[in-house]
Amino acid sequence: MVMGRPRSFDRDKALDEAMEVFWRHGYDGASLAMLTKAMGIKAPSLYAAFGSKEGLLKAALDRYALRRSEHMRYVLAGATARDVAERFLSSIAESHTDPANPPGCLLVQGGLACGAGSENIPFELASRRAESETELLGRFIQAKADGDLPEDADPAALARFLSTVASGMGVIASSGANREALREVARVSLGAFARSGRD
Amino acid sequence: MVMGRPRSFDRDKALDEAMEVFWRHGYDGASLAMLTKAMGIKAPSLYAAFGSKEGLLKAALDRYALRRSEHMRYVLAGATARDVAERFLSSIAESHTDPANPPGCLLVQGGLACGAGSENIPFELASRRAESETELLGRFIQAKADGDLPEDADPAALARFLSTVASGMGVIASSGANREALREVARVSLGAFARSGRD
DNA sequence: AGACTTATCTACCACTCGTTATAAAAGTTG
DNA sequence: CAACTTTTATAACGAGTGGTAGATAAGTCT
Repeated sequence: MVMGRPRSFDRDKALDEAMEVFWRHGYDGASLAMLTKAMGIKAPSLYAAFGSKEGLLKAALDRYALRRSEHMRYVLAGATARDVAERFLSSIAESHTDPANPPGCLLVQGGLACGAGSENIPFELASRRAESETELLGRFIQAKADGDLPEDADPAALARFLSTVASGMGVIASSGANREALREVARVSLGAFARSGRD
Repeated sequence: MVMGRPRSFDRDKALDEAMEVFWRHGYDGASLAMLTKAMGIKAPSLYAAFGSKEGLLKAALDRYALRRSEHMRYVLAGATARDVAERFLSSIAESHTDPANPPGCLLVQGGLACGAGSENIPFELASRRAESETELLGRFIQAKADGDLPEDADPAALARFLSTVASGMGVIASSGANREALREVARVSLGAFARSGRD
């Protein structure tokens, strides 16, 4: 057991609150005042636990990745490539409009562009977005080996397409598109997917 | 002719520089210091000409819309709905990776989420994004009347799909996707588009 | 109990933010 | 030229930024 005064706040609970602030306001837009208020702690506690504002974001992103990994496990378990794509887009339509969270995707809302001193934040977010695309790619390569995708299909292009649509859904969700609208986008996107290897 | 001391800078030239700063750093990330330096003017001149930082952004957005309107005129002149979609996505693949500009789309990079005091910026950008979707919608309704789209096609869903893919392309372009990658996304998306009315 | 270790609080740091008052400069008009 | 109008540059405003000393509180260890 560790010595010293025990921390008086729940680290994960505090991270959830921080996550929501970053999600709603972006990295630059999320001030320390907002963050500490939402987390219910004072600045020195925050810095002791997470090192810096950027460290806090990364911790929140780790936690976000934890949530997403459950979704992705379900998605990748789809029987066919088409099934995987459908699960992927559907789960995004739901999660990006889940009233329990701010609309859209933290990895998009967090900050595509940042100010001086936060230049690496967009890179950080981009590399996290790339993770699920890589998972899809692996699954589609497998699907092709299974004969589940046609010979001339391009797994990388398909994975990138789905990842791009997912980011786009994040954008429109954050500007107010509702769940049904996202489902419609998913449906149209799947049409594109089915034809993928045939022209 | 107007009286008084004439302004010593070119308004449009200055707006182009401001546009680039907003594009690269987002609204919150673009500081007055960055903006005035890039524009080659001092703060009071900026405020005299544009009223506020937000006013400057809107003027830059107007100028951005001017550029885009030329593209959209070409896009909407496509002979068929499919042709329009192809022109739309192709022109975006090119413009979002034009080395003369920051990568991606100003309307996406500008700020999906903002801090306290800039809450209306995301709305402003969203409403500008909605404009081209509305133009596509009008064109697809026409296409349906022309018998160019099947009876059961949903023009609104198609327009939203294209608009969503465009936003997604903005996201991936801003994180380093190159022109060829965007073209591939456009190609796969068109496959989905062609099937749109058939399931 | 007392030594030790870590967390928390108050208060503050230097700095940057967007914005503006003031006055000098540069033109046009009579 | 002098009166007038507008833009320019200097310099500063109050508020807020991310981050941190220093002291105190709250635990565990011997």
